Amino acid sequence: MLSKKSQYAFKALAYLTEKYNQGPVLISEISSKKKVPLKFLENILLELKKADILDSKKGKGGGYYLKKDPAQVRVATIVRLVNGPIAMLPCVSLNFYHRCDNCDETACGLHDIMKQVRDATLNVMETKTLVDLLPMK
Amino acid sequence: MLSKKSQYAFKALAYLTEKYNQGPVLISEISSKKKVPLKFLENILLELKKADILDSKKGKGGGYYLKKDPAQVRVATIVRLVNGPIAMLPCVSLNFYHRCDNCDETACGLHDIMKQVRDATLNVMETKTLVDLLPMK
DNA sequence: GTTTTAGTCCACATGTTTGGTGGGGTAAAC
DNA sequence: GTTTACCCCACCAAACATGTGGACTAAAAC
Repeated sequence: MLSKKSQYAFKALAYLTEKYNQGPVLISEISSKKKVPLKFLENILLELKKADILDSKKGKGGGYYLKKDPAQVRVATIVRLVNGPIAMLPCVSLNFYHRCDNCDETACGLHDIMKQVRDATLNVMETKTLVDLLPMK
Repeated sequence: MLSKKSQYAFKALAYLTEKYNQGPVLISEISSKKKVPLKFLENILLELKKADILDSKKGKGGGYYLKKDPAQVRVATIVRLVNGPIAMLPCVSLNFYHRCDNCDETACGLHDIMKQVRDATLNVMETKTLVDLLPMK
C-alpha cells in the first residue's frame, strides 16, 4: 500500500498540476485545499524539491510550483521517491536492487512471478504522468 | 514490498509443494532446509493452517502438509493472507476496500491509475499458483 | 498409562517505520 | 528592518515487523 505520505504527495502534486504556469502556490493553500497536515506537507514538498520535481520561492508572492511540465513527470518516479521500491522483492527491483538472502535467483519461482508483477506495474506507472492525476473532463 | 514473513511463507510453501503427497513434513525440517527461524515459521504455518491452506498432524510422523492441490492455490491468495492488501490504495482494493478520506473516487485520477495497477498485478498473481514457485525443469 | 514427539497458543521484547509536531533560522519582498 | 514564507532540525507517540520463550495439548509408541 502507498503510505499516507505518498498519498499526500500525490494530492499536492495534483493541485500544483492544476495551477501549473500560474505562479507559486502557498504550502498553506495546498494544505487547506487538499486537507493535508501543514507541517507534514512542508517536509514532503521539500523532499520533492530536492528531487528536482518542484521548485520554490521565498518571501511574499512565494510558494511552490512544478519545475517541469507535468506531462513529463511519471507516476513511477514519484512513487519511487516518496514511497520507495515498486517491486515486491529486493531481488527484482530495478532501482533498489538487493540480493536476497539464501535464494538462488536463477532457481527461484517467486523471483520470476514477482518480476512479471513488476513489469505489469511499471507498464502502467511509467506511462502515467501527473496530468493523469486530474479528473477527466 | 513483501514482508519477510511473506517471503518465509512462500519458501515454506515451495518446500511443501515439492513434498506434496509425501506425508507430513516437520516444521524443523522446513526451518533448516529453507533457513527460516523456527519459532517464526511456527506462527506462519499455523496461520496458513487456520486459513485452510495447510493441515497438520501431531505426534510422531506428524508435521505440516498442503491441504489442497498446489496447482489450485493462487499466489494472490497467499499474498492477501500473509502480506495484506494487493492494491496500493484502500479505495481500489477488492478484498480490503475502504473509502479514502477527503477523496471523491469519481474525480480522483490517482484512483484510476491505481486501479489499473491493481488489475495488472492481479492478472499475474491470480494466474500463478504454488507450482509456479518451483524452478523450471 | 507414561514417555516421547510435535504441533498449539500466548505473551513479551526489540527495532524500525510511519505519521506527525514544535521551534528557530534564512532569504526575499516591501 | 519588518513581514512573509520556505528551510531545517529535533523530537515524539503509535503501529508494525521480526522475532523469542515457555507452557500446554494431542497423538503415537512403548
